Amino acid sequence: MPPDEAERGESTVPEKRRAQIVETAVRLFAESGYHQTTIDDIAHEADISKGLVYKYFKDKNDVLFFVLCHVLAKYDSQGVLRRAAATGPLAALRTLLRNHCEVANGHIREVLLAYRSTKDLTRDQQRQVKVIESRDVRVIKQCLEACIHRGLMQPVNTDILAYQFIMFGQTWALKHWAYGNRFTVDEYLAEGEKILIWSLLTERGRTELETLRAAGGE
Amino acid sequence: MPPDEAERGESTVPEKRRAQIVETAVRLFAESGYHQTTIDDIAHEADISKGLVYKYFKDKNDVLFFVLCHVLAKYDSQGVLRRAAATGPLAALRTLLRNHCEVANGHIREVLLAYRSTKDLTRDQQRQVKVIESRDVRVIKQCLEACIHRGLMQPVNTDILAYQFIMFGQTWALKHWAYGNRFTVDEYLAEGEKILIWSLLTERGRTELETLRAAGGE
Amino acid sequence: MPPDEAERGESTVPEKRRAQIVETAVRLFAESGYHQTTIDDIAHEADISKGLVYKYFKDKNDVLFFVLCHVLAKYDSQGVLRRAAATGPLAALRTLLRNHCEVANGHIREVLLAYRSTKDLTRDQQRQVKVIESRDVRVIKQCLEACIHRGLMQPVNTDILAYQFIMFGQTWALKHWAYGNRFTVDEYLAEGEKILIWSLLTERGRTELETLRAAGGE
Amino acid sequence: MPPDEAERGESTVPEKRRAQIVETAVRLFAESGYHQTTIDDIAHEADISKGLVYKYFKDKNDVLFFVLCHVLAKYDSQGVLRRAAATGPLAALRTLLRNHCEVANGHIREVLLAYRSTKDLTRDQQRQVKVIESRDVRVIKQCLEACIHRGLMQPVNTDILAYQFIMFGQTWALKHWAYGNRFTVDEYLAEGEKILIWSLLTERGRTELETLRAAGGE
DNA sequence: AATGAATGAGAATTCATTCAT
DNA sequence: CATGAATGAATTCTCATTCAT
Repeated sequence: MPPDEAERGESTVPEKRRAQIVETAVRLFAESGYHQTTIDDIAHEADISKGLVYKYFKDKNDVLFFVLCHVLAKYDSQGVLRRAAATGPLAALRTLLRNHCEVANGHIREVLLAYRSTKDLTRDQQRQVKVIESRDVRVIKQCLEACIHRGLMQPVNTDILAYQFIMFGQTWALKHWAYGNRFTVDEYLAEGEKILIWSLLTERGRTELETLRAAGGE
Repeated sequence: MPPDEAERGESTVPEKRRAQIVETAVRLFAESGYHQTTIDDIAHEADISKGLVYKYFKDKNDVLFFVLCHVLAKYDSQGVLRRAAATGPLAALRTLLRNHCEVANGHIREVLLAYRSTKDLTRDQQRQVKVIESRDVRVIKQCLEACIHRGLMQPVNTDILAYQFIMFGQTWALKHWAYGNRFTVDEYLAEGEKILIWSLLTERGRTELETLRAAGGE
Repeated sequence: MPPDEAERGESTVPEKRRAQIVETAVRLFAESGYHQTTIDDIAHEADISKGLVYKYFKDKNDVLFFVLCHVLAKYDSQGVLRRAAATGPLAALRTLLRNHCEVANGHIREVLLAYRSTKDLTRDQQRQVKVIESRDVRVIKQCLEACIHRGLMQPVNTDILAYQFIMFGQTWALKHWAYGNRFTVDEYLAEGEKILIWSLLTERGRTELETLRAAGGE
Repeated sequence: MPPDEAERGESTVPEKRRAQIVETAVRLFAESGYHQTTIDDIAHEADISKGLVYKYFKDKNDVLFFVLCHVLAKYDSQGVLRRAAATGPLAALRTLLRNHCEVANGHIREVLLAYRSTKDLTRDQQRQVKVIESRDVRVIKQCLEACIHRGLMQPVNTDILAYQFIMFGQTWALKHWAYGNRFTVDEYLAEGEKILIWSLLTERGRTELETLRAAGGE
């Protein structure tokens, strides 16, 4: 049961505890890694006792699972998609790419954590995490298909390209040690738009993109 | 002392031992992860005693370091670059992309291992590993710059694009659980050429690419 | 303060709670053992809170003590002795043996529990439990002595034989895994009468036993 | 793989370690019980490290299993049976009863341990332990049947009586707190012979028993 | 009277590392 | 060179017990 954290405001006491523990764990796992962080560390940092962690989570692995769900929940693709109805698929695509870069930029260590630690989940938990990521990909894919269908983008394999969108954001986090000081996220994002959007657009698509940019105040 | 494995033929006995241990460790780490694999496991699988591992490696971490170096050494960018002198930068670029995809495809678990375990290295070892990857990026970057300089490719941030080349191959491994059954590496590679090369080429570049493809027997 | 449960009818609320907890604990301890059963288990099964258990019992050990007392109280030797005045010691002896077998048969797991867990009591509690068992033995011993005194039974060490009576019933429970499917309690009891009573009787005793059996409708 | 400890002389180093650990564990378990004894206690008493225990035993439960096997192996029924061929079943029966009483007397706490701790074994280990005890019962049963067949003993249910033989010895240990100071094992044994052997013999059986006693120097 | 959240001492178990042979 | 027995620090997880509400 992965938490649908968007829904609630941590109203109940148990939920507040869970959140407290997960947030502490996210930080510690991100800083030092899953194996290097002990339950003791988490309890100590969260100012609770070791035993209490086990009241809210089955075991250390369960904590990791919720931590990774928490991290993945940062991407609000569903919201983007909802708004895409109004703005059109090309604008949605830009927003999605920006979204992914911004989330990655704000959670560099968490992205790294996700890459490092998925294998430490149980088979079943891994499956659930993948389901969440797949939802994301599907949203991007739908936008791409809409763009192609409307003649804005040249035909491409949308499965593959959708993952490149995902990866472009995550690459910012994964290769941050190399990028970090050479340019900003905004420059990175602009380049991403060029490579993954602009250069694949048709003439009509490019015209529309110009309009969007003008409207966006760029 | 990172091993420059291209140089030697494992002639000395100690070198053969090292290789034997590293290769076993690569397999076990890739299968089960660094932390899940014990020195016992490695020794047992390599048909030697636990103590002997410590004759050739300072500690378990040291084994991991050599394992990751071994994995990274699979990419033979230097060779590609050498040959690029003859074929031109655009052909080299294609070869590099193919190379990365093929290596990733042949070493999916090893790529995953590298992502999972770099953080387990010491600060200094991490630096060394990054140096190796940086060499790779630089090669790609040089090719890109050559292409742009010769008017084959539109101007782009070569730092960023170079990493996209690297990541495109690694993405095949990282997202293999999703791609795996939907298309082959060759289809994936073709799409990569379209996104990362073709669509960024100038008219002149596209013409040259056609020529290359024709010569390549496609 | 071992409860003399024969006296009261659990009239007061506290007493009802105690009984409720003890009965639940008897079942759980018997099923899974003292150490394997947690206070949580007991509270949960008794539909009360963990904390309440500590209102009625000093600690987990105290629960065990009352549980074992409860189990031992199943043997109503006192009643048998009272009635023995009318029926004579030989009939009482038969009743006692039957009684022990029947109780054991109806409470196999509880008998096993008593054997497993007495050592987990405090020194003092152990003493009290032994006192209860000793009362039982004394009753049998008195019957045996009466029989011998009246010339119904050959002289034997009544201490030793009395314990054989006790053990004969408990053996049914202790070795039930072996006996279980081979014969019924009644067959077992009949054999016990032969070994522990009949074969030790004098001629006069045997004559009287025949009379009792005839009267008993056998 | 229950150890057939009669066979070997603890020649190999590992076997000596196992024996050392088992013997320490027998003592500690017998003194304080299985759950009260920690692996640390065992290691400390055996003058080895905690970790080493796990080199020789899978887990704490495994130690218990070998401990109980060790305890059960004390009864040398097989040997008795072998010698019974020469002495006849009645003499064997007496020896068996004596044997059981003596072993019980020499290992009071171990007998208690067996009763307390069998339930802590895995289902499968329990089965194996029962198999060992069953072998013992079968030996007694065969002697009883031989006695009856030769007209030395009255017909009885040999299954039930055989277990009474077993239990008679164990009762000495189980009820030692009550018997202990009142009479010696020898007195206890003499009474056992009277109840479980003499009183069930035929005239011929009693005559033979007298002969045996005379020969035995009593 | 009743609750159940919180505690923390304690136990089992693992495994990298050492070292005598 | 090679072994593998031995170590013990480190960690996870459990659960009896307390106590504020």
